[in-house]
Amino acid sequence: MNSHTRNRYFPKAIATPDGTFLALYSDTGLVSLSFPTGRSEGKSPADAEMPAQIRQWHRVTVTALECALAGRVPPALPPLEVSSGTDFQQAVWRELCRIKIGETRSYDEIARRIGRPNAVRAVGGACGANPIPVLIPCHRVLAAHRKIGGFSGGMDWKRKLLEREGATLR
DNA sequence: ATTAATCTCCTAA
DNA sequence: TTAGGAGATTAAT
Repeated sequence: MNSHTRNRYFPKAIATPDGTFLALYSDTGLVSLSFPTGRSEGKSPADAEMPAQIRQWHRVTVTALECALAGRVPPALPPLEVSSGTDFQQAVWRELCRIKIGETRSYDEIARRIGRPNAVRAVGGACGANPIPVLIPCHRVLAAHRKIGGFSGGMDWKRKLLEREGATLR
């Protein structure tokens, strides 16, 4: 990044069969992805006003999201700009990215894998703070004994995503 | 420095 | 099945 990087953010809507998501980019990558809000969000600037780099990342994101929503492995991901998170949160998010499609893990298990076996409650908090849901698969984390657990994006989404990936609950 | 709020988990009733 | 507390982390007061 050069010296006169004026943090500029570019929102881009992504229409899917499940509704319109909203991606937000900075000059370093994808910053956040929001679930459909229901309201009209025609806040995407014209392509001509966006840097070519970001337009390219966006194409990758669109494909990745479509694949993820279909329960398939995305061919590629855009750069995930997660520097807004604390070290702890980033450690959790990195761990989430290692869970493969169809697999699930418990909050307790994530806690141990990042070397904080007692930070179980905090792992839940970090999952809820995940700025890029779906692509960073926070929905693959279940409560103990494979109970569904919670989801700030709405439990219907969590169930839907897990179902499409062929994960088993109880 | 304190408090309140989390996508938890285990125990006991 | 429900009630309550321990516990780590974070944002807000």
